[in-house]
Amino acid sequence: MRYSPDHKKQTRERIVRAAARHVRQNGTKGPGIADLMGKLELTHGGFYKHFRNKQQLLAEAILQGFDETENWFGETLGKAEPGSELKMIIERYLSLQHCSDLAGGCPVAALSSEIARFPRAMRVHVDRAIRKRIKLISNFLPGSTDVERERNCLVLFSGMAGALGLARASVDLQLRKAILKASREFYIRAFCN
Amino acid sequence: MRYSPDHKKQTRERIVRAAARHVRQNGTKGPGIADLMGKLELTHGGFYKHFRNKQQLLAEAILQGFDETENWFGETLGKAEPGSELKMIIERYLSLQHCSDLAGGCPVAALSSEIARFPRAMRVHVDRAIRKRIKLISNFLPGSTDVERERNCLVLFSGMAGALGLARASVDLQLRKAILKASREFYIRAFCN
DNA sequence: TGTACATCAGTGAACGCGCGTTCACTGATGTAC
DNA sequence: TGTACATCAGTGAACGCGCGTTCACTGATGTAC
Repeated sequence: MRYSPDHKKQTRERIVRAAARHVRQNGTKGPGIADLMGKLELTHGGFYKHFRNKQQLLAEAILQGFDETENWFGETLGKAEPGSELKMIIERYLSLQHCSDLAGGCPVAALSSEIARFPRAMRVHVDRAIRKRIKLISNFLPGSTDVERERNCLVLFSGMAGALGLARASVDLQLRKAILKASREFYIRAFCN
Repeated sequence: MRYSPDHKKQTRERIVRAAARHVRQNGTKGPGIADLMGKLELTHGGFYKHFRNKQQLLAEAILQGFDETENWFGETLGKAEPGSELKMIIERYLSLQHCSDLAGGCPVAALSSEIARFPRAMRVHVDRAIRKRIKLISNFLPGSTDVERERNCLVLFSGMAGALGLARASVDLQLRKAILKASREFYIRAFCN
């Protein structure tokens, strides 16, 4: 059957968005294309009308994840009272809610150890996304030069991703909460004011 | 052919040690049992004389990884001049060498995002290993009570694992070094003296 | 306005490969006599 | 001391399943005439 002119584009975007969630939730190896297309009430065969292969989708899905998280940051920055932007971001990033929301959360926390094993071509895009994030946030960090602020930003984001990752690895809700709370308080003390 | 009395035990240990490296290097999904046994010049069929299934080996391999890292910490603590133990651990954990040595490094950094997707039964063991690490190291952290030192220890280790994870995800050697250096300096300043 | 044809997003059967798992077998050594 | 038998770590062919990928097909709509 034939569809409206931008129907294909819309379907493609639906696939990428769903894949961005699917990948963060399940990792890059688990049940894949058929599962994903099924969730969108499509069949696996049609996948190749949109993407060369799984690899290509993975790359786009991960960048989509970064975009979503960037928007998430942008929103938070916009809503925060001037002066408390960074505190808001730290609290949101290290919230129990973000911790529970693997599928909609930061791709660094959800996939870091897998990204390290990706082919170089994909990691180049990830590098770029990380630098973009640094540019977006580093102005809110303390430091007397750009370089110093960027360094602090690297420390903060890698540290928070690690905390989130460890919290998610833990089965014990008490330990999980302890990790999040301790990190929240620590990074706010270290980087806010 | 029949073997010396403890030959089987030795083979089993060789498999676990090799798997501990293999898993940190390649993740838990990639080329598996046949590959691993091949490296030990054994054939895949024999695997099931030692383990019920792959899952069981994975669990043991990850704990082996924790043990190795614990020893590594113990050694460092032993060799360090009194007062500089924590600094030594931070420098070693965030060294370029550790960053390059995925297979022999800390399993939290190498596998965190995969561990979160493991079955509960395995994560319980990981929790225990993490608590053990906290007990081992937290006395070297600042804080006026045990609870406070343990909190700081959680922050430090999750933060360092995140930094190592992000550094490994990056393709750009400059960025990688920047992440490691910034984090090293930051955590030493924050937690030493 | 009506008819024949082209288009192409999506379908679903089929294929191939890799990997975990099973199983009948091997054969060197230990044990019983 | 020699012979028959039992043991069991390790072998390698085979199986089954899941998943990525391919491909001939469908059928509603757009276009040409």
